[in-house]
Amino acid sequence: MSNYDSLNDCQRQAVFHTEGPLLLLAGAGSGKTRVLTHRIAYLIEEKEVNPWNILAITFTNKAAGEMRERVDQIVGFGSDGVWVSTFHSMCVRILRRFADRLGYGTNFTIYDGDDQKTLMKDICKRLEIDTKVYKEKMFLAAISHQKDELRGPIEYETQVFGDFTKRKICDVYKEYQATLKRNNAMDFDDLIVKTVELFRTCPDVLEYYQDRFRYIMVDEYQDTNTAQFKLVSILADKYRNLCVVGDDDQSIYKFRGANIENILNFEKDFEDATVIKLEQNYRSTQNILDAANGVISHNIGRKEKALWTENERGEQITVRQCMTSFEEADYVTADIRRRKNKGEFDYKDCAILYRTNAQSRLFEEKLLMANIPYKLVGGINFYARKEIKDLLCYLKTVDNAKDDLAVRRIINIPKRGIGAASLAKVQNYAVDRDISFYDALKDAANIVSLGRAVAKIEPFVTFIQTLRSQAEFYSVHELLQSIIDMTGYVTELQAEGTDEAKARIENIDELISKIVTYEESTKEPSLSGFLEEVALVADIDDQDEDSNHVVLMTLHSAKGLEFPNVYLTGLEEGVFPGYASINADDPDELEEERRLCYVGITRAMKRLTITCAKQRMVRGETQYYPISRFIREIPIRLVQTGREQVKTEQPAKKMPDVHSPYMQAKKAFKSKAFDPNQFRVKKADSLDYTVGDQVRHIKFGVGTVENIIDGGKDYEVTVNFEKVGVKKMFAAFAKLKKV
DNA sequence: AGACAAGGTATTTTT
DNA sequence: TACCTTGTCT
Repeated sequence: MSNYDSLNDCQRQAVFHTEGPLLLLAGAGSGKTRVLTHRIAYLIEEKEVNPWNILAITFTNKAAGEMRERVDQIVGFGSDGVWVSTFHSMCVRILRRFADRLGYGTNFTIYDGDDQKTLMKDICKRLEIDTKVYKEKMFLAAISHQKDELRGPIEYETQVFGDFTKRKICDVYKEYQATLKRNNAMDFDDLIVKTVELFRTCPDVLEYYQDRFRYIMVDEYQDTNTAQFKLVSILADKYRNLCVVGDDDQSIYKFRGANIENILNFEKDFEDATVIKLEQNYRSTQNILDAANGVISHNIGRKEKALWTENERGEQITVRQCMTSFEEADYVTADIRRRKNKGEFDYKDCAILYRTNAQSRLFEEKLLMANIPYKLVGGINFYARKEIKDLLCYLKTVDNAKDDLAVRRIINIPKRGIGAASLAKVQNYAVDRDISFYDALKDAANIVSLGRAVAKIEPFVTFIQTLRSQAEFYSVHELLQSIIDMTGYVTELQAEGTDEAKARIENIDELISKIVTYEESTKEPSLSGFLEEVALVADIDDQDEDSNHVVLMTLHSAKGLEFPNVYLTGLEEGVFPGYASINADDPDELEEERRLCYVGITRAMKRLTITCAKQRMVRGETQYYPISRFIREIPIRLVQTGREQVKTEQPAKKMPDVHSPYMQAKKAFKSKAFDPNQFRVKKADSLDYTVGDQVRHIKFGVGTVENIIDGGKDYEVTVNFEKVGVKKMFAAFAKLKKV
């Protein structure tokens, strides 16, 4: 039995409002997941709604898992009837049943980003498109955008007119879609698009699901795109019991087609919608909340909200500017260790957040050296690793040989001496006869042009056929073991003996245990079932709650989580906000970065540390970055800069020169921190060189000054170096000497 | 056909 | 810096 008294007024109102459309505007940390779970409990316990009739949609598997757990906890018996699912897995479930209505096999495969890229490369070759001019990525992005808006190739064609590039995209789109269908495959976007298509073309199917899902809830509504919005509104059209929860300030997936307008559209599409705002924050201290509000208030296009809390004011926010990114990592590592030793925080209370995945490496290194356990979330997807994909493609091939991509991936793994030339011949044969690649392989003996290569292909086909017959009486993990044994995959890695090879073997072991777990936890385990589950999983969701480790992740993956002690790192103009968003024509790109910053700040419960570095290695080059504008947007009274130099692992190599630009900047930083005007490296009164002069740079050598811009805080000097070409740099940092 | 070297290019963010 | 593509040599 759940206790509704523990909810505040607004929350309770939201829980009790079960009939008709409801828009819940829930600020960060306002307990929205609690509301959703209590709402589900209320529907079942008080309204006697059959759990079977309830659908809760979240965005990530992580969120779905968490919600599932909490629903189970609060509802107890009978809760497993409730569908708690991501958009994508919900669609897969529906399509597995009805995809045949759209001309697909119900055993279709799902293509991930890598598969899409491979496919696109193929198509560009087929259509004789020069990928130097038109990048595969560009086509994929364009197609994905169209799908987000529910426009198929036919609909897109009407928009082409005379535009040459659009014409090309359209041709590629058509071919891409046709190939997917031929391969009996769908990409991630298709899962949504095809489900909508299914509902639009098959009223009986639609009605079935409308009747089934009489109560629908959508979490993270601000991240839905048009297609997802359409999907939900069609489903809810009959009973109109749709509850969406979102926060426009936390919309951070515009780049993926998320449409903030959906929040506004909701009130348009459902005119009778009730709107409830949740504004009390239960997560963070007053200081952290004030900082977050300070930053987000700089966004223009937002709904005004007043997030408040009854929590104590808490500690000030630490802001730390380091000289280099290495020092930044040292600082964070040392700080974590210090607080752990003091007993203030456990490792698992700490999270290090950053803008891009590439930034994780430094922290990993330092944590490793300091012997602090950590866990990296995201990054290279477990299932995207080469060794895992190889083996999965074997399983896929055994399961459904219509997936050409999988077959082609493994045909030469291990090396079977089948080269590109032979593959092309098989491919042609397959296209001519309109059969799958694998079927063409089976027919190899009849492909005259192949010649001797036939002898190499035939054993492969026999091998796969053998596996197929095994699949009937082997369990999935036995089948995989058989593949590993027969291909000598692991043996080959063992022979290699490198650390990397060992790590790969460990990953393979991990895969085997995952399969075993799957088989133990599923009623009717099957090869297809396992592959399906795997296709939609982003990263290993081993949330070993008991193990105690620091968490490293991007700001994006941090959404929806909370940590007592958060480190927000790399707050530099050019890193966060990223270079691209600063230079974008669309000012909303910067606003999205700011929302991302807001998300980051509001992850913190008790302590927040913000760090940045003056000097950072990016793509192997040292770059100089000014402090992020987001730091300046935090009211100064909330901030402490931490005067004490934290001891780092390596002793300083040399006494810093007090007159160096760094020391000057440091002085400026410490004395009058957070007056925006003081956030500057000390600008030289004048430069001893001008445009046209020859200057020498410590690393780049000699070059000619092309331009000097007085940027207010420093001179931005453009120099054309003889060896490395044109570089822009700040005078105070670059230490240019006239020659 | 496969191994290896050289050169070019890329960085947001994720289901 | 690190990966991936391309070209060359065996």
